[in-house]
Amino acid sequence: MPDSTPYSAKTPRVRFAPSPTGFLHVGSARTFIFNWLYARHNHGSMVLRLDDTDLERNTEASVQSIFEGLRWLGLSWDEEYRQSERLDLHRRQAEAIFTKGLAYRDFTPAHSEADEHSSAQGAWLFNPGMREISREESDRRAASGEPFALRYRVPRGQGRTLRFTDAVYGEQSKLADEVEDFALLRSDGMPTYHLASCADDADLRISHIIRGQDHLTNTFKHLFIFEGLGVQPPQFAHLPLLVAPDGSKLSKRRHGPVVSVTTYRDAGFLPQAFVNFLCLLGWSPKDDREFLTIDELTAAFSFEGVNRANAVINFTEEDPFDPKAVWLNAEHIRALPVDELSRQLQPFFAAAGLHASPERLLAVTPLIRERIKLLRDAPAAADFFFLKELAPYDPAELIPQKGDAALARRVLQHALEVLPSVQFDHDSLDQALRQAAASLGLKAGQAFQPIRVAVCGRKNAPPLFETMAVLGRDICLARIHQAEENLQSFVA
RNA sequence: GGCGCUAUCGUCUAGGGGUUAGGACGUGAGAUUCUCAAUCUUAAAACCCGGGUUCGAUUCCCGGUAGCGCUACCA
Repeated sequence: MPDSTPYSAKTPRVRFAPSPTGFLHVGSARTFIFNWLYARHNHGSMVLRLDDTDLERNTEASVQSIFEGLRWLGLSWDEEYRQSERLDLHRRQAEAIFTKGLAYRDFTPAHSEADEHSSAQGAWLFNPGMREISREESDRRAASGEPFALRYRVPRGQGRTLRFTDAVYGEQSKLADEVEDFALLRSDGMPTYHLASCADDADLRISHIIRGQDHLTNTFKHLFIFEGLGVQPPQFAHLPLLVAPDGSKLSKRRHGPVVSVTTYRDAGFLPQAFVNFLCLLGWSPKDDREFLTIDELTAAFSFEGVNRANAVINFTEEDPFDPKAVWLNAEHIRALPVDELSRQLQPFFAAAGLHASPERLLAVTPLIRERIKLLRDAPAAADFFFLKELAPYDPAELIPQKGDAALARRVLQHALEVLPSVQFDHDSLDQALRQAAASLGLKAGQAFQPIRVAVCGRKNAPPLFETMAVLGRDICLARIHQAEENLQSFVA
């Protein structure tokens, strides 16, 4: 085999090969990420290949959606291909396998869904009579226009065992006699997934195939194809599957948008947090780290860390996001420099219909960054910084726990007296308002609630002094004044 | 049905012939604080079942069970 192992074992070439039949889903994203991490960790290269040989189900919208998802992840690839543009290669390779006598034409009409040959007794291995058709008869029938599928002629009755070593699952073996004569070409001349995938992997000199565990047993067929092609098969690494809480495979149809990458993006996940989360599903750095940056993940990644059991991604009808993903996102939000976070937040305010100037948002960001878990939480947490008029609130909120309306009014009135002459920075406000509380004979907590609600329109808000400093004197005075009036009419 | 893969707290996982079976999320309690968060402390929470090997198995082996995958002219 002179041209086997055409690649250098030193620099891996990996590929991510999605088929564009829907949006990019989280399982695919994780496969992509693991490929990327392996390539980058080993200074290899990464190929993106669209496996679009299923004309019936492929859509351009889906292609765009996959790119959209991948771009958001921010992990780049080095080369890009579409299988639909490589059909000549696939047919040539099928032809080559056929010429070597390793495949045969099967003139049996394609099965309909209703046909159940496998569910009966024993597995289907081939269509009787078709393997043995002579080359002459086969050529004659093909020439006459009779449609056929091209099948691999799996060697039978030789007691042959197929073997490969999976980087994750270890030694794998299977009797050749148990592998069915799988199709290489469909009767419409299109290559099947198995053929197209292997022909391209060989042609693109892929060194490591890293993909979902659902392909583990298909690998034996692929071994035959590589053999038929006369090349050394690549290394294989199968990844455990991501499954729904009930253990079923994640499906676009059954689980809907919760399995789409763009759903995470739109909810305000940081891509690095999303990547971090996905990596922890089925892989572990084995040193108790949970929060890892992309660089740390790259440095730590290896197949030894990959688990073999399927991983449940925890979501419910009410809460589409795994709590750990949300927690990690909050961690990554807090790890982001304030100006960067502020920039990331900007579009979410725009989407919420709030006009947040970059300067103002920059000042507000440190006040909310420990209070949000998703970027989309920000507008609700900080709306009062950007609203001219506070949304109406219940004046009863102004009244502290152990107090009454009269007390709340006294606090507000006192604040109105004091604030005009106070500098609006944290320390000055701190001093002035604590003094005010003391002079009224109140505890800080009691005195601050009316002011907080007056200024923010709600009980739960960022720390009072910073908040007031950012809002500025005019707005604070106006809102406190307004609150005082509200309370007046509330009491009356 | 056949073949293959898998099995540690609710979830993600570490570990491994003798351990108080570790960490994280989530949950409960407490501390701190001007509220909410954040932070800190703390509690509850797991080795699928049966046999074997062994002085000793959760760990190794076999069987069972369960889950998943493949069994298509889908990928």
